[in-house]
Amino acid sequence: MRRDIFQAIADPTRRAIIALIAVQAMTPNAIAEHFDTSRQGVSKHLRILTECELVTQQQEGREIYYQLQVNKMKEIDKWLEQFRKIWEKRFDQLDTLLVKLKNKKP
Amino acid sequence: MRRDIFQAIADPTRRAIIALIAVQAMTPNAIAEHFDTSRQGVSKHLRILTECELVTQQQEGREIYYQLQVNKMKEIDKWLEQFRKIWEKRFDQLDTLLVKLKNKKP
DNA sequence: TATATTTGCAACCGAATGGTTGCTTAAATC
DNA sequence: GATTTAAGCAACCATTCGGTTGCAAATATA
Repeated sequence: MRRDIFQAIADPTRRAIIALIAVQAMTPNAIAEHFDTSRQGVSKHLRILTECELVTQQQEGREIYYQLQVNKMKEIDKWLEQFRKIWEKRFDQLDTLLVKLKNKKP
Repeated sequence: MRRDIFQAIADPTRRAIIALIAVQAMTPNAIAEHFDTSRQGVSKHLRILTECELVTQQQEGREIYYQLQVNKMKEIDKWLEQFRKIWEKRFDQLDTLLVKLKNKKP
């Protein structure tokens, strides 16, 4: 049972859940209302998100509010960093080329 | 057969392949040498990466070089954008709080 | 031309995934 | 105290996934 953040965001429903509770913490029932799947289906997704610490629970009476740990998302950002350097370099090279072409004009 | 970039980066081997060919285009054989899996295993991953346009092929004789389309990675960056706003806001709020606490000192 | 090399494709297999239904537990309400 | 509501847990099921082996096609080399 692999359980990392990249596997967590692989599923489109899970991404939608993440976006939903990013705004404000919600209960499983409230979340399920936004989707076609059953409450249990949503609960399964929430368990996966909880296991990789993307989401935390907060009990309030018999309701459990699920909250996004937005800081965890930075892990993706961190992984992207290596490629960001590359795509910016590529862009710079293109930019340099364009400048060169411009300067050649009489 | 879902095939989007988020599913593509879900697998750790695929992430490693992406990082590998980000530096320079490589053939399946050359890539496979870096991993425990067979060449066919790597080829399967490359097919998935190609299907979601993260990678393009370039034939050179009987060899096929696989190249990362680093621009495609921006899609992840774009998705992250919405959360980046949130985590920066949260940080600002924390920052404001800290400043307030500091100013309360006599 | 015969042989070796590089690759893709198809079939197969065990494990994981996403979803369902049914049940239990615990809190709120009557 | 009985009933309703919110939620977790377990079992099940079809599909997908990651990996393998075997084979065919195409290019390079002897």
